[in-house]
Amino acid sequence: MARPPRYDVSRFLDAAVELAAASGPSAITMAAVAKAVGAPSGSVYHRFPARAALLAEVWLRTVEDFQEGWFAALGSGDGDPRAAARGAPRAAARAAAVHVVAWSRAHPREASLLLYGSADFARDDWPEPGLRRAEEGHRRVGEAVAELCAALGAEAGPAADRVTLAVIDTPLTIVRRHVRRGQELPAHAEELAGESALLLLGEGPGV
Amino acid sequence: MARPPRYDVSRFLDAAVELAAASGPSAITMAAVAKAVGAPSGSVYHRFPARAALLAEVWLRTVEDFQEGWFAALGSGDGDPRAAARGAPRAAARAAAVHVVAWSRAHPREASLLLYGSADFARDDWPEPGLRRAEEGHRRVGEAVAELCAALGAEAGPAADRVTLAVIDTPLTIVRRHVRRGQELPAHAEELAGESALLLLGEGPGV
DNA sequence: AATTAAATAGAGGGGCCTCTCTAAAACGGG
DNA sequence: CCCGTTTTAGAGAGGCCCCTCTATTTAATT
Repeated sequence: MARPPRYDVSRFLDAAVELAAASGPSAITMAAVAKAVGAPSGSVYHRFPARAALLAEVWLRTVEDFQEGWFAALGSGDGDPRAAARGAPRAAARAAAVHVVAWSRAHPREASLLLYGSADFARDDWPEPGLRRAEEGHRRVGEAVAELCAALGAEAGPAADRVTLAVIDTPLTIVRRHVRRGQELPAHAEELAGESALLLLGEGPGV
Repeated sequence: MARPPRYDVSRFLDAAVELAAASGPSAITMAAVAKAVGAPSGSVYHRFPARAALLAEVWLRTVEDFQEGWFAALGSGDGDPRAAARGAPRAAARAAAVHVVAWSRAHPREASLLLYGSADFARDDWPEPGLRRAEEGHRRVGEAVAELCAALGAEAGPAADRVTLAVIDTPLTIVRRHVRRGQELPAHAEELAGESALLLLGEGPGV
């Protein structure tokens, strides 16, 4: 009972990713996205009530895709992160760190987005649901880190910020150096991230 | 034999730093800088032929100030980095990593600039001299890392990218997490950076 | 065939931004 | 006191961007 859509939402988002990867988040203008897709600007506003809503969706779609794989990697193959984290927490940490690099290698344009912050995607102007999604993702990551933290050492384990550094921030910064200048990641980047994670977590009694 | 200047170049640069720290590099507009200083836009263009030249100067002044202290820290107090690096390379590496955090704590606004890349400061449009200054700084850092690398282990020392990760990238990413959300650095950030650097360099025979 | 909802299509207003251009002001030297 | 130079001062042209608004098209339903 209605005209079928001609432009899919994801096409606009894909175009936005491309633009941001090439020239930064500020290059995501409604006009540029419309032009890249071949649609009039009105069609973009039909999907997104404002530029901030488009930016929010671009950011959230990317981050959530990244996190999904990260959680899976932390769970080391099977479906339950807790079991794996308990069984071999250091191996799980290593797998998570490696995943950050592997995902970036597989999605170089999306990785380049991730190296910015949500603030660069106009987070201050996001609609409420977007803020909630971001908050939720943040919470789940914090939870996973806390669990890993506990699994690594009941008493004398490393603090949460140290674990975050090992399994997220350092792998990301390994990626940053190369992605920022448009270069491919070197072949041993995954290995460097994994080893660095283990080193940062200390040579403790983990496994 | 000429009218004395009323606005100093550094006042414009300071205003630009403030703007970028608050809202990102794109907030550095000629109009905004002029307004912040209380000058007409013409006066800004009298100092900087184009926006790209202003952005280049903001970036380079910040990076060069950062690097100066970093070289000094790597030299561990005295004037000659090589001697110190030879004498106690691991201590020098630790000092350099700590300096990254300490400098960021002392200059939070400038640190927030450093977390972007030169590309976000319109590097593609920089005038030639700016590009040369950037190149020179990059070269000197690479040299220092190579020296440190050699001092750490004549044969089996860690590779250059590993050393860079330890003494620059990881400290910076510790800073990033907090600066990006406008929070102060926690008290133990320097210690975390220093220890992480040592861990990443391995518990080798350094000292 | 008529109706209706969803979507495309694109012109244009208002605003900000970069940069140019002309005029005036402020100083030191002759 | 006047001249030359540097700098301030500010208006405004041109361009891009965000967003609004009004048609018009399209297809399923009645």
